[in-house]
Amino acid sequence: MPNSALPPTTSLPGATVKYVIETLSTRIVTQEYATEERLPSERQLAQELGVARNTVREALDQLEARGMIRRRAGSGSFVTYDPDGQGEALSPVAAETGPLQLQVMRGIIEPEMVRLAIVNMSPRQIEALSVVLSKMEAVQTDAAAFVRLEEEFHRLLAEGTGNPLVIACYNLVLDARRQSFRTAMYRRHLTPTRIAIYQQGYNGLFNAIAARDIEEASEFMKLALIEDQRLLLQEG
Amino acid sequence: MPNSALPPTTSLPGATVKYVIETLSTRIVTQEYATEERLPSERQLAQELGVARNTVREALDQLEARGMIRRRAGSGSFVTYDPDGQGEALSPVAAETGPLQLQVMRGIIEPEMVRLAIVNMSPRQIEALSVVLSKMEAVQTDAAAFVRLEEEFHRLLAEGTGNPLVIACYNLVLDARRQSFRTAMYRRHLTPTRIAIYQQGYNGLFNAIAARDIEEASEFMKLALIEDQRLLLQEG
DNA sequence: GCCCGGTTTTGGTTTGGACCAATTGTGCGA
DNA sequence: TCGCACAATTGGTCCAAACCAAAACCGGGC
Repeated sequence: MPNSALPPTTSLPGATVKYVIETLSTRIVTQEYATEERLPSERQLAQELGVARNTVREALDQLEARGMIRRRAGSGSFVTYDPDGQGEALSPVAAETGPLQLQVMRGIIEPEMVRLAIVNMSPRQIEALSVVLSKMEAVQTDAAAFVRLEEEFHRLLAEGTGNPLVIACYNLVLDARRQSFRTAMYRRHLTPTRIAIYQQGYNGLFNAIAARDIEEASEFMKLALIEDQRLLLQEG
Repeated sequence: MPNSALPPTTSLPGATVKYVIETLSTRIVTQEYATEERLPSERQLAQELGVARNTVREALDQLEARGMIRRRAGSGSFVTYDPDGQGEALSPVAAETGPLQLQVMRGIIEPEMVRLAIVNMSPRQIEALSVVLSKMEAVQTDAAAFVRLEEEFHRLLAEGTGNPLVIACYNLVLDARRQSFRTAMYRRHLTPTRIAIYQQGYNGLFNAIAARDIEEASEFMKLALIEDQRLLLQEG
């Protein structure tokens, strides 16, 4: 049962392309479609997701623009995204942002971002969030995978605000976060025990979001930040 | 002979969108469609050029990406290209950020930014701030000049945080703000009376900063935002 | 004169279909 | 076995149509 996402039966207008993008990008980030692998043909994807081929193409256009896939006429579409992305060029800001500075900015934007997301997210977007959440809950020991899923979760939240400025700003934050994990490597402290703690936190966060409980969700977001802070301080 | 492009009679495949782009961009550059002017509706263009509306939209997508036009649903597509080249290329995010969305993001980041700035600013940076402030207080009626000085004031505050991430994010905010003033033109409501009100606010803000009074400064920042909001709403 | 509600216009999204061009795969014949 | 032509597959382009939502427009009623 590879199709864990919502079938677009309720078919909210104007959300179909985003739904396809979120579905596919999640699959890529979670390596359901592995790096270098060929993903299903456009016609197949269209049928599986229950949308027109044009819609799939629109989504693939954007994924290609993000550099996640590469397309060759007559051949297929291939995943270029590399989770261990040693090669990608990070923004210069990310390079000069320290872990603490990152934490400060996250503390500013994330609690408010959740508030906005709760107000603006469509049921379909929440469903996409739940898909990522369930994948996070399946993680036992793979810290790297968990970190990637966390990023996807947060990215979906940012998208959920529907505010281009917020999304753009938060992309900078995510860049810095990726850089931070790469250099500081404090995910070594992400033991199975800690992963379990985080899973509990994200679960609570999601439930608050699904219940549209703004204060509760914002509070969970702050708790996660504090937990991150603790992790950060443990590292010489 | 204004139409120098191929008529699509021979209809080479894969050349139709380019043909439309070239035709329209030529008309825009030659000011056949003047700056700020509304160009024909997509349906009209499709009929005139003998192509499908989809094709016209594809072409308009790219012209919009180039920053030559701006589209508003229900209203039309307008030429933003300025032959006198004053229009520096704005970031794409700025273009798609609405005034209200800008205000939301400012509400998130500015009050916290002031807090950080107060803690981190050096006496020299505060001195720089006071210089800008005095220039602002000298303004009587020149709304444009006042807006530019406001931007400088805020930029100094962002710099004052010493946090590269915050600075980078706030640069996006400032881009959007500049764009907002360019399109919405709500600085027309910036009458001398209102300028005086703002001057008073900035004066209080600066004094709070100089006194390192965090709560007071953050409060002044919020007040300025509320005042902006009021200005925004007055614009029918 | 002004406001308010319905109507029209305009861009935005999605569908489904047709055809083209590049690539891959296959099977037949030399 | 090798090679070439044909067929199938895949992405690329374009078209026609339908419906939605935001904006603008317009006319009657106060």
